Parts: sequence; structure tokens; C-alpha cells
Amino acid sequence: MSKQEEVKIEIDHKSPLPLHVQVEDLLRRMIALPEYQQGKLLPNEVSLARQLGISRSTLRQATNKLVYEGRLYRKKGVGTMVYRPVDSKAKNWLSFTQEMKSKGIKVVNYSIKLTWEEPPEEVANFFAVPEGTRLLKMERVRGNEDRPFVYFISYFSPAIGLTGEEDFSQPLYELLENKFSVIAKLSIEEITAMAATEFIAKKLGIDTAFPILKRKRYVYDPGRRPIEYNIGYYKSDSIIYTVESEREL
Amino acid sequence: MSKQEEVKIEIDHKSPLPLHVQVEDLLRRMIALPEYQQGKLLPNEVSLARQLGISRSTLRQATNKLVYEGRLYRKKGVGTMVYRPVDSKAKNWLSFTQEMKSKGIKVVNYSIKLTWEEPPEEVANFFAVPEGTRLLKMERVRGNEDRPFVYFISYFSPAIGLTGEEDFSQPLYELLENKFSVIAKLSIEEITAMAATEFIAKKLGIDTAFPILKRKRYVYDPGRRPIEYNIGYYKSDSIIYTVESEREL
DNA sequence: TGACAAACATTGTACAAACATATGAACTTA
DNA sequence: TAAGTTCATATGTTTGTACAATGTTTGTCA
Repeated sequence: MSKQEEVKIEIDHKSPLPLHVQVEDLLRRMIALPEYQQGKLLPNEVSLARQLGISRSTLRQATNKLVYEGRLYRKKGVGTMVYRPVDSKAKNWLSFTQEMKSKGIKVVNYSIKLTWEEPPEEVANFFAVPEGTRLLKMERVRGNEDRPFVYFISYFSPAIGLTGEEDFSQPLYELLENKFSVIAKLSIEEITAMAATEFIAKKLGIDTAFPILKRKRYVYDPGRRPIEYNIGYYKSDSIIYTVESEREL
Repeated sequence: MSKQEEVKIEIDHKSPLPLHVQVEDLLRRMIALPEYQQGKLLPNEVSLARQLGISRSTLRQATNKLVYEGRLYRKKGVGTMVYRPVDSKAKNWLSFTQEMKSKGIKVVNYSIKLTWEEPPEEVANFFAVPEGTRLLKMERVRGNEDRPFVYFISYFSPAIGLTGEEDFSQPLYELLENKFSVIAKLSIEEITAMAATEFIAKKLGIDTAFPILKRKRYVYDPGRRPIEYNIGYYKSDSIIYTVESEREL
């Protein structure tokens, strides 16, 4: 009894869905497997097509979609593999530490506080948990070597499995990705300005009513499940928030 | 002598480039023509393939690329046409008017001022014009029906050809696109918070030191040539700036 | 051993053919 | 007129075949 794929190989020639769509779905599931993520070549086209009981053209129609999407990478004379961007994946995305480092600023954690708390209603709604559920809350004051300039509050989805005992000195999204296989894929941010409240002024060592950039961030995984809810209060003269957006033509 | 396409139809079966790549290039040039931009159907696949002396499969291989890119749109039983996002193209991209409208807020222009001025150094550098060049500057105070809440300053590239006599009551990017064939493609924005200066406080009818969201925007065309430099000062309690970003996996 | 060549494996390109399905226009009918 | 039917047209799907181009492995020979 030889061990077979964990992904069910099941193409239904009578399904209303076109074959190539079924194959595309199959491939998506297939390439999610760790072995392919780690660089293993997919079965070659001719044999995979035969195995699925379809023609090579149909198979290619399916893989083409994934190649165009940038998920697969084909190399003539070699084979087809999952595309892996150079270096780490969480790089330059969402990471405060990385971003600061690229500007030559060393990030200093002035304080980290982890608690299990009943979150505000908005947060409970975001995670779709019943009212009264306690969530892991992280509060951080960070800045450069000279002074603090941002106060963060984060709530995490209970689905991640964080205990609060983790090492939060490493970049957060690397921790989530490496230790919990949780991948941050989509973020929606809301940015506004406000005057520092007394509470925030104290945290950042500034005067009340100093202008503050407030950024609320909702982070989702690839399945659009909520991962993190985050609010950051930035001392305004120490940060410029940059957004680059390209229009599809 | 019947009139032929303006685009040279010339596929070289001996070229080192694959046929489908040549066809793709040809199509790109073809669909840039006004008639196709305006919605005319491309020749149907069978006849176009015959006309080019290639097979339908090869032609489809080329069009697929453009379809995946979102430039072409195919409709079974109808034909293939250039993809045009619903309504105008500049919709939901950069347009303050459109954005407000989608939230059910009517935009009111409280004041518009157009002048030719020598810009600050930063602006002159952005447009790469010699110091001392006068540029068209637009100042606008806008808001909803009740009150103003944003003060904009824009400088425009002299390359556009604006005279200052245009009708700026229509959405800006539609004006640029329709009348000047200038397409805004990329924008880089810098957002920060500040306290209202006396000048701005006056413009927006608020107290000095009220928190303000300041957004600096650099707008480029598809060739990455600068089009517009814009600064907006938003009354903080009237705007939330939303950024959605997706990570490539 | 080392260099080169041959064989092999794999994707890339191109063609042909047949049938399926959606759309819109023309036609028919109540 | 209004609704349904038919038909022509266009893209969508699928299979099959053949050969080209490229990278890897193996084998040969000096």
C-alpha cells in the first residue's frame, strides 16, 4: 500500500464546473501542502494530466492561472514549483520594526504589557466572539533610542492560540507565521488625527492636546479571518505615514 | 483599396520571439486605438486568427494574458472588448468627490482660487522645473453642506497644458483624463498629524491648534512623470483615512 | 579525473478539430 | 403588442498531436 497524496484527487467529468476550474482548485489545495511550500517540484505535466485523467492542455490551462497569479513558477527543463519570494515573506509588510530599521532607526520597546481582558464591543464584534470573552491584549510603548513615540494596543484572535507567554521582542508577524502558522494577508487601516488625551500624553511623555496620528488596523489571514486588532497612537512630529497606491488601468 | 487597420498586421513566423508574444504586442497596440477604447468589439477570434495566419489557440494564448491583466474582457456569445471599469475610470481612485458621494456626502466647494505662482522648492524639485518657474496653483476649501472640512493646495505639472481657465467644478481626474489625456496612475501619499495653524484654522473655521490630518500627495502618470502635487489639511473629526493593503504571498 | 557529448526529462509553442454554451437579433405566434 | 422560439455568432472547453528549447544526468574518451 503506497502512501498517496493527502489532497483528494478527484476530478468529476460530469460536474457543471469546467475541468480546468476543478483542477485549479485541486492545485490550490495541493500547493498549500508543506512539501510544495518548501520547494518540492509538482508532478510533471504529462504524468499529472494522466493521473487526473485529463489532457495536458487542460492541466496547463489550470496551472496558467496560478502562474499568472504568481503562485506557481515554471522552469523549462526542470519542472513546476511554488513561487517563493526572495527572503522572508513578512518583510516590509506591516512590520513596524522592519520599517524603522530600513530608515536606520533602532526600535526600542519602552514597555510591554500583556493581559487577558474583556475587549470593547467593537473589538468583540471584529473577532465575532461573544460578549464577555477575554482576549489577549498587548500594550506597547515603542520609539527610538531617545524617546518613545508610539503607543500600541493590540487584541489577538483567540483562534491563534497565543498564551501570552511568547517572546514578543521578535517581530510580531514572524512570530505568528513561524510559531503559529498564522499568515497576515490583508490589512485595513483607518487613519485620523486627534489631540493627545491625558492618558496617551502620559504614555508618550508629551503634553495633553499635542497632535496625534491615530491608526486603527484590522488584520486578516488569507481566508479573511480576523487575526489582530490594533490601534497605534503616534506622536505626530515623529512619524509620516506613507501610502503608495497604484491604479489598475 | 479598402482601408485597413492602422496597426500593422505583421506576424513573423521566423522571428525568435514566440508567435503568441508577437500577437500579444500587436494586440496591445491595437487596443490602444480610440475605437477599441471606446468599446468597439475586437475582430472575432476565428477570423482574427485567420487574418494573422495563426491558430485560434495561439491567438487565445495571447489574449489570455491581456484578459488576466484585466485589459481585455471576453463575453461568451458577444465578443472581446477593452475592459472598462464601470462608468468612468478614475472612479474610486483618488477622487475626493467620488469618495464622498459613495458615503452619501454631497461635496460643496466653499472656495476655489487659481493662480500662477512660483512654488516652494520641494514642489519645483518634484516637477523638475528650474527655480523661479511659475506653476498653476489651485487652492480649494471643500466640505459637506454644513461646513468646510478640508483645505487643499495643488500644483500641476506645466506639461499638462492647463491654462487655469478650465472648469474645475467637475472631478479633477476626469478633467485631466478627458480633456488632456493625462492619466493618473500612481500616487504616493504621506500622512501625518499636526495642530492647525492660524492660517488653516481660518480657512476651515476652527480654533487654532485643533488637530489636523495632513496629507501630502504626489501623483504620477503611467510613465512615472509627475502630474500633481497636492496637500490636504483635513479637520480631524470629519475624516477617517482608510488604507487597504494586501500582501503578496 | 575532467571535459565534452549524448540521452533524457520537463516545460514551451503551435496547430487542428470538435462540441458546449451564452447572447442577441430575427422571427413567430397568441 | 408581448411573449416565446429559432437561429446565427461568438467565446468557452476539451482533447490530441508534434516538435522546440532548456536544464539535468549520464556516459565516453582522452
